[in-house]
Amino acid sequence: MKNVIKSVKGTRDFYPDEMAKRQWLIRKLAEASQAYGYQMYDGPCLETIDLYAAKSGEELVKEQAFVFNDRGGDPITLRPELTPTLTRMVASRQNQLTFPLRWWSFGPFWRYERPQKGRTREFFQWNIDQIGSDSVQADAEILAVAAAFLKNVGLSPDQVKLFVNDRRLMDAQLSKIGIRAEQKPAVLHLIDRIDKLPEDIWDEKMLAEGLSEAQLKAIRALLENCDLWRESDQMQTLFSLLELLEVSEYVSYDPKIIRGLDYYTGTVFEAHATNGEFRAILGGGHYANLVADVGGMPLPGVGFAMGDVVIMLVLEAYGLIPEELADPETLFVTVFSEETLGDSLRLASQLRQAGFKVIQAEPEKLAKQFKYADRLGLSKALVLGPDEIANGKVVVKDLRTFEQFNIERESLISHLRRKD
RNA sequence: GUGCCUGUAGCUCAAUGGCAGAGUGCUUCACUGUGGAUGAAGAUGUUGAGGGUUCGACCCCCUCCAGGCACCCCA
Repeated sequence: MKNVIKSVKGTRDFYPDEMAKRQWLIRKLAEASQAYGYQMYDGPCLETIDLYAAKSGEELVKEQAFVFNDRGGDPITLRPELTPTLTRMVASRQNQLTFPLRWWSFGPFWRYERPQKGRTREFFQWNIDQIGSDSVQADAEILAVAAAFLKNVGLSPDQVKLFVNDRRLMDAQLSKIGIRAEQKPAVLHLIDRIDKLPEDIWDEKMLAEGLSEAQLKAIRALLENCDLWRESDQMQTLFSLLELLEVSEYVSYDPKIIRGLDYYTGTVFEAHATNGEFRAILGGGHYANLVADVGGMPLPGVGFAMGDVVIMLVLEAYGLIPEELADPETLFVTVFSEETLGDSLRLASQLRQAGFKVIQAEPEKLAKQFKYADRLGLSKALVLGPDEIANGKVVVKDLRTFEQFNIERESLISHLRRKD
């Protein structure tokens, strides 16, 4: 491979095989979204940098966004996430929209990061939000959509789980231990990272935040307590609703779930492979007043985002991505010779007018034609040789079973339709 | 952005300073009205890029690029 111009770092080419997988993924998450009545929307991929100045984690924009000047010299950002766009869209039509809003989206995003497994610079993301409801039921519903998706792609509760926590609960618990308000952000951030850091280093960092040994011990105990949710009315309600929604097998409580983004104010959750092998598959939570930050009236909401990279790695690992190289419904019309090309072209044309997808071969050895069709993963080929043309027939060959038979040309279309 | 590891045929990998190879895949043929198998023949590389050391570099050194692991952050 000489002198092929390289692609941009951290981007991926989607050859037809990969594109078919992406389309499959979109179909699956669309089904989950639509089953709960969510509507699809999208915003622009280019935004002003001001949109992100409002919120969305300082580092995300300052360090990780692609920013460049347009020809007029104004700074433009390739969107690193969708939530600010969503809140702008909601804020600017706040009086016309019917709440609660149930919206979902799928599109490309960019982050200027060091690529590694499960993380690229250009990726696709499923976003889904319910805006305008502050109820626990809304939180439960969003979790149910996530669970429906996981189930829909064939992941079992043994393989993948949604781990849930509540920021209010954690806040109250930290207060109980005597953690001061100004210490909380750093402490919560460390709780979020406890599984990543070695025990002694984690302890060290906690103590560096001004915690006493007793407080450290209390927090460690807190993080072991998988029944902590029982101390929160909201969590209790949430879990009983999840039971009624019949998705509770996909959901577990985990006091270590905090989430990095600071706009979450209530329920927070992440989906992980239970073997701990992959990055978070999806993450989200409840926010109290995002819309107000871009100049609208305060509106609560709950939602999550799922990147395409990690979920595909997980699905690949569990062998859950179907092998659909080509559309097997596409018919393959062979050509016997230069002399009969016209007959083949006419047949293909008739089939297309009847609504079939048809690939037309070129006149070369039949063996090559069949090999080509086989590699494309097609399931049905039609042969039109001199004998068939003379008798008004056509050979239908099943490329999977190697069976073939003659059929009257007039009854071909109805035969092909009947098979479906 | 920080640290470490890796980069050889389309793919998976050999060759540790001395002629760049194997498996698989690919092309052609056996099979001039038929693709899964078998057999035969054949093609394939600026060894990621550029520079340096050396009589000689896939191998050692430097820089860059790309990928991977950890951190950071997060989908």
